[in-house]
Amino acid sequence: MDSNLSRRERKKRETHRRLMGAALQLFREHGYDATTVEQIAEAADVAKGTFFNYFDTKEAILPALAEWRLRQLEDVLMPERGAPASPVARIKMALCLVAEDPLANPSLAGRLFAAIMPHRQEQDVHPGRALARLLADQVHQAQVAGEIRGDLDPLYVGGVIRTLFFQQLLIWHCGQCPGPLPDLLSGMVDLLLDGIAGPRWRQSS
Amino acid sequence: MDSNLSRRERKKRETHRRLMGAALQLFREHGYDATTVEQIAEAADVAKGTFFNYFDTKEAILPALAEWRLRQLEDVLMPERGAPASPVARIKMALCLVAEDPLANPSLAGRLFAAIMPHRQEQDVHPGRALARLLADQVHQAQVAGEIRGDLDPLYVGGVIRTLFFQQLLIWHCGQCPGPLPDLLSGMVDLLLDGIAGPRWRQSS
DNA sequence: TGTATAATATGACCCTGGTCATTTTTGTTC
DNA sequence: GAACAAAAATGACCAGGGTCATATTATACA
Repeated sequence: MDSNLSRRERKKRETHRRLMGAALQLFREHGYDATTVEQIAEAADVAKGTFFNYFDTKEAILPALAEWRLRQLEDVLMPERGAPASPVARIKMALCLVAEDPLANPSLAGRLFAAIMPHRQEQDVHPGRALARLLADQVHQAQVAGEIRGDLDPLYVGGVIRTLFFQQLLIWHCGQCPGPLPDLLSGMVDLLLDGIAGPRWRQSS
Repeated sequence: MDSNLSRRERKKRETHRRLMGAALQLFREHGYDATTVEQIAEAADVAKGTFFNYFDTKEAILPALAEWRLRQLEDVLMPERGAPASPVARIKMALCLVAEDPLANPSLAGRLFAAIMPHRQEQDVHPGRALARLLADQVHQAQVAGEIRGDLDPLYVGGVIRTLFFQQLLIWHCGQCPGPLPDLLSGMVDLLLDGIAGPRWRQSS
């Protein structure tokens, strides 16, 4: 598959991959802040400037890493692969799996979240929407199955779930939050499903 | 009120206020990134090092600014002051008002959000939960009024609303999102109230 | 193979956030 | 008010993110 690419393209992808691998390892080992761009570049055997030919900023490597890790998740979510038949259950499963990834550790998750959020005017389709899209896909399937209202934009709902996922993850990690993380995440999804309306709201609306 | 404070305390508060004022003005004028700590210190007529006697980091001034601005909002939310009688309507109103604040502009909102989110282990009660607490207060009133389920922790729900508020704000600001922002925010609250469950989920759960 | 052109790599350099030893100010005690 | 202690201000300094002019490498074409 790579053979019909030019040598240039092959080298480029190779360097890209080496940078990501080096970054992931160093982040895991020393955390985000304690890892310098120079160290990443060094470990990938390129000069510091080269790093910035591949990523606009130090933070920009995080969404790329996230997308990389997420691709492996996609086929685990197939019902044929043993995933639950219920789309909502699959959503919960996906969140639990993501939460277990080394990228979801306290030091990185916050940075990743910040990097994913559209700080500034994003021109084109920005990366880091990988999780939102993966979730949107499951949301769509849940809509077909009737587990989620059909009148909502799947990508919108996917974005909401992703955002709340990060919030819960961060709260659980460094706030003091009772119980295991999977329960917290599952409860969050249930809350979103059932809504927060009380009796007087439901009857009036 | 200040007269029974020592001169030291008075000067300290005065400097604190000057730093915040200078920062707000410069951020408004040039944006967050284009404003340096030295400029803020200069405008507040202190040395750069002094800034860091008052705020741990450049970002740390944002939650302080937010809290400052938010205090004015609190009494506008009193029903006696003309605010809606329905707590849920007051929540929506609060979000719209916050969205209009200069701090909620695209350049700052993202940074503020990132600063508010617990990146790392926060030891004590961290600042920047001001909005979550304000919302939690309204949520509690909504629970008393029966508009929101009584079995939920108000602070939890307040945190959820705050997080989704920022998400919507950022999406609307720099994504392309149809319609006026107040409608988007109101719709977001309604979604949270009604839940996203479809017919098959409701009957099965 | 030689040459021109575009893509990529490089590291010296700059800027700014953040630190810290030192100085200045304030409060206290005699 | 002199002497001392505690608090606060200061700016030289450092580290690391990010830039850019230049050097190197790959491709195209004769």
